[in-house]
Amino acid sequence: MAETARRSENRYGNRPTMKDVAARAGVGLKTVSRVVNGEPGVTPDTERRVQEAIDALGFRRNDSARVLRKGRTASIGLVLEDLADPFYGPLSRAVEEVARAHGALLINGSSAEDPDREQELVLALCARRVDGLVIIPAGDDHRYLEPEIKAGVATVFVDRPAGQIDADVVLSDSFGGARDGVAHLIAHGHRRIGFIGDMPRIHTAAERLRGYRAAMEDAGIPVEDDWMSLGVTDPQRVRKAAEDMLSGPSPVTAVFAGNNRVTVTVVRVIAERGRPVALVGFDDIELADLLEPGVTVVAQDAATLGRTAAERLFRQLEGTLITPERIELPTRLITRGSGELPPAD
Amino acid sequence: MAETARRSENRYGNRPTMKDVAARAGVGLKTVSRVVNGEPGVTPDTERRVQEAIDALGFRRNDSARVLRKGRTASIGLVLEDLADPFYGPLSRAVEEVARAHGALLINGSSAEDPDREQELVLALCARRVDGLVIIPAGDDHRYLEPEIKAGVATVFVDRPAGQIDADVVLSDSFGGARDGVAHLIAHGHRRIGFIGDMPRIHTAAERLRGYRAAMEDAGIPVEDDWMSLGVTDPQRVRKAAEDMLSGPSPVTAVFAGNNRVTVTVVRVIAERGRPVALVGFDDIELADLLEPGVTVVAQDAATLGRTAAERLFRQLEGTLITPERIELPTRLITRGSGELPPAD
DNA sequence: TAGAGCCTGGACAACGTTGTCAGATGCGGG
DNA sequence: CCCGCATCTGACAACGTTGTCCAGGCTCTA
Repeated sequence: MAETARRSENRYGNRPTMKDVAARAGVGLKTVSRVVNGEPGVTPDTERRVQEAIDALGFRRNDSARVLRKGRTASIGLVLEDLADPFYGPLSRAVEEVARAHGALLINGSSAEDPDREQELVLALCARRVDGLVIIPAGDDHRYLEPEIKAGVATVFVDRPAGQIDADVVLSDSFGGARDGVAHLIAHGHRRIGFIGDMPRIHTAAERLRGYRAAMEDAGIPVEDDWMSLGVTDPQRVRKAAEDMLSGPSPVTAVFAGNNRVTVTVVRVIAERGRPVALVGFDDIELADLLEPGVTVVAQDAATLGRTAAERLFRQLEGTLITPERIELPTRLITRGSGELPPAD
Repeated sequence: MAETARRSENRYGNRPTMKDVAARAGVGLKTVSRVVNGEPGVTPDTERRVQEAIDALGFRRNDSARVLRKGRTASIGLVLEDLADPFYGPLSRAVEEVARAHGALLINGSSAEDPDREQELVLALCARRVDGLVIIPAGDDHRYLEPEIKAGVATVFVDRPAGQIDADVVLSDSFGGARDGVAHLIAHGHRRIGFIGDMPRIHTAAERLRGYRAAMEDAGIPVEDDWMSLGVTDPQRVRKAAEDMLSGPSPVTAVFAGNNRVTVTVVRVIAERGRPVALVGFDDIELADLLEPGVTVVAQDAATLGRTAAERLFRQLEGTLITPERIELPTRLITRGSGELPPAD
């Protein structure tokens, strides 16, 4: 009776422990441990008795205690910007698949593009002693991670490089992709080309802007300030930026959109105006092929990005990797119509 | 020297513990614990000394040990079908936000619509002693969860009810939504209406089929077998099903698509054929408004679904909830053109 | 100035598991 | 018949933290 009372006061409801199983099976604690972990050295008869006790009590090993003893948690953390963004779904899923293949679980969190929140999340994950971290950084100073990395937390950055520290990073060729996309517009006769992108403090945004400038320079086209809109991200402001660009004193005849969200809004704005405007977007978007005209994009492969990063993470954990590396994945120009429209001058 | 060697052999690299901090600060172990947890009863001077030692050593509390002692992990598990599906991104994000507001982290895993994998995942999460579980079930027998729930793991099912056990569930009104969507087509003059949906063993699929049948029956329209395609999910087979329906001996003039993936494929098929076909889809899809015609959908709010479930989970954890409940969220018909097309007879 | 009461700090056990090591048992061979 | 060896089993410490409890020093009052 007293025993029952004690048990029901347990913090885990009243979960049986190995000790309980051992008592019921009439064996020692360690024997239960051996059965649970499939270790050798237990007679079939003993094993059966233990197994029966386990089933009867509904015992489930407490991995928290196990972690404390073994030091590895078999879990990795993924910090990204926003799980609701269609770009991160496939990436996250790819990381999860790799983790699963290595018997690890995935803890993930969204930074909401806030450096403080990123740090808070990362440190919370470190306190949980995740074995490794895949980070899509929001901030640009990751020195706070140095003690963690030194302590053995495997770390891979994705989509954007780490700031102020030397770490593995897997990213898309934003510069090359943007340059090719803009060059594609130039090849179709455009000279007045607009660029709408995110804040240049975000690495990918800066690289894509650089790609835009490079393509323009290669073609000997001087870029006018009105053609560029940087740091706008919410639909309303993107909309305004696009409208301004398309109706200013020297309106652009084509737009290069710096990411999927911008692309969607620009498509809307163009659709509302009668005149066709050429458009190339960075990142593929669903149903892009069904619009009229189809949306030409510079596609990056989110799943491959995630998979590559996760695989590298586990190679770090195996200890086969020493020096941080920068892996750049190529982008792919998918022509669907909007990028091949001639200037509507 | 020997000390250094011992430390560097630690499983966590060589992470300092509270003991190390205490030694360095020249105080007792418990005092460090007090400082780390902001507990009262430490003089400012002592606190400063401890804080310095913490910073100098780069100490970070080991939450695994903390969990073992306290019994609560401050983490919840989310098991869904596929994180890469655009429907689950916002749902997952919403759950994460609620978790964050309660100071908890989110571990999530994809079942890939495989009941065994779902169970494996759920039990792995239970072994980690997550405080609660949000589950989008793949299987239809969840008796394996009974001991866990009894042991105090809060559990909420989302999108589909639990099988064989009585548990909280938050879902969209699939039946009503589908019925309204089909009635909408009927109101626009259609009588030969096709239905393409997932396997009826999936609760939502069955409910939507039931809604379809109800609307047809309400209108006194007998349903022909050729008009229904059940259990197809991959694009190729959906495509074939749609084509058959549209070109059989008694071709349908309108299609009701049972979920977002089906809708996308059907939109493609319709776009490829010259003749317009009316379409209403379950689940909203991005850019649906920009297609020609816009795609009329029965929208459900994934974020609200996730938020509601997570809030209920935490109320369970607070102990204010006793009886499992079924919460049904309304759907919303969004007319954009495709559902208002007249029959093309 | 002694005693009561408060505040700070530390020793110790406990959480549930695994690694180490030694004891018990059984079996075969000398 | 006993010894040695192999096999199976269990006692115990340790992982890093937190809760309990007590000691010592201080202040305040009578």
